[in-house]
Amino acid sequence: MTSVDEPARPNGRIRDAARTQAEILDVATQEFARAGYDGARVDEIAARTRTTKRMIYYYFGGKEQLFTAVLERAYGVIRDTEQQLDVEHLDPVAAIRRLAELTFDHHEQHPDFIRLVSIENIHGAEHIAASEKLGKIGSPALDVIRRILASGQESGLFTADVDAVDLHAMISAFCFFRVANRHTFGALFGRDLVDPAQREHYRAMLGDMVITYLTAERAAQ
Amino acid sequence: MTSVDEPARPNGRIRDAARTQAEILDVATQEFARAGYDGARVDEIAARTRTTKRMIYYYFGGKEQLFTAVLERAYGVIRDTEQQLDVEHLDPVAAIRRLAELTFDHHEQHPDFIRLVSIENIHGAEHIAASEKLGKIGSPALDVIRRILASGQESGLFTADVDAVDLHAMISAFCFFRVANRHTFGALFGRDLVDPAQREHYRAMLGDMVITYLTAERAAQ
DNA sequence: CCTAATGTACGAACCGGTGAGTTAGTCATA
DNA sequence: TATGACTAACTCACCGGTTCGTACATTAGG
Repeated sequence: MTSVDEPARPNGRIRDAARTQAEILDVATQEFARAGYDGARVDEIAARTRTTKRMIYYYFGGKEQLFTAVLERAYGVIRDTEQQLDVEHLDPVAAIRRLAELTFDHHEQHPDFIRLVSIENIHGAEHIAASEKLGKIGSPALDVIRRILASGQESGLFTADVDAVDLHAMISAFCFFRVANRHTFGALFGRDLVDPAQREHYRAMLGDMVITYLTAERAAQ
Repeated sequence: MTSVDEPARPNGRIRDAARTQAEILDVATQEFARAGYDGARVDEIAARTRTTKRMIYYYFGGKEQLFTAVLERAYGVIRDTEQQLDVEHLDPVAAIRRLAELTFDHHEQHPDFIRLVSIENIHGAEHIAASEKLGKIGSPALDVIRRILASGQESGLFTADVDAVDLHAMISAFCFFRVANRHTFGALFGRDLVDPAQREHYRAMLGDMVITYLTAERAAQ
């Protein structure tokens, strides 16, 4: 019979640098998201991988660099997802609503990423600042917003003076808050913002909010 | 000449339990907001007060309870501020806008509080759950919203199906995100959401967003 | 004189990090 | 294809500083 404690080796290799590093990053992502930067334990990350703490230092250098690597990969996933956005065949109103909905979905599907961003903000975004990759990662979603907005403004559908970065902030704020602050909000107001039964309600609310803001005639300034 | 290292004793008392506790809470608020729960150091808090670590344990019991006490006081300040809200003499549209602006101002003026809330969410709001005070603290602002909303809906100014808690979430999301995520947002998009020169712009944006959402005629559902 | 308030000193576990040695995989060469 | 040299990948054992928490002594003040 086959030994029970012999670990599975999916690709047949006992030594596999890429797989070991990926496994460390997976577990580290969970651990940092669970407990925050200082609350996370390097020993705990090591214990939950098939490798040892020594390897974490071998590949990443230290806890700080490991967290940076976790952030880099998490932001990379976001960018890759955003690059597959396909909304520009829609009319501007439908395109913006769809983009908001996809942003909404993405936040809901990646609570660990939201937590990492919260944690990084607690630390003043110092790891992003220290990362070469993250400095020039860009935002495909922002480019999409920029183009839709220009098109909608040109055709007179949208209010003229709305900025793409501001609109992105508005959409992100709603999506982010709903996930990031669900615990305190739930405890204080007795309402779970991530209750599946309320999902469609909040998704529609976001779309309505953005579209009414974009299409309203604003008082002359 | 007077000894330089003799600390000032403003009220003449050397032993003053209330002042000692308040001083511990002040410093602990800064330290927890600076570094997060696990990043905060009890020794550091003690060093920055005129008392010793022993007194922190004497009065609060431990680090966990100290953080809970910090949260309780911070939320208490919010509630007291909200209780002084005076917007209901305005017409519903102006009242909601004014309320949103005051929420905006309050978030901007209390970044430490925002950080504490972020930290508490990282930890699943477990300290709020453990606190008797915080369970029943209520929210005067929410009561105000509820009344203005009802009045505006009755007079047909506001869309009928908007809920007070949802509106409060919408306003808070914008205000919270702007302060809480300013570091990552700034690093990634090169825009400081808390730049004083942009303050009026974002304040107006929030008001416009809320009012256009509330007064739009929504498509029949 | 009694007790709440405070100071001192220290313990014990924890935790990030490392020194030193070992093995698996690869590749050049005969 | 057999072999031996070489390096990346990995294991094991350990260290030293840090950090929460506390036992015990002391003092201010009513």
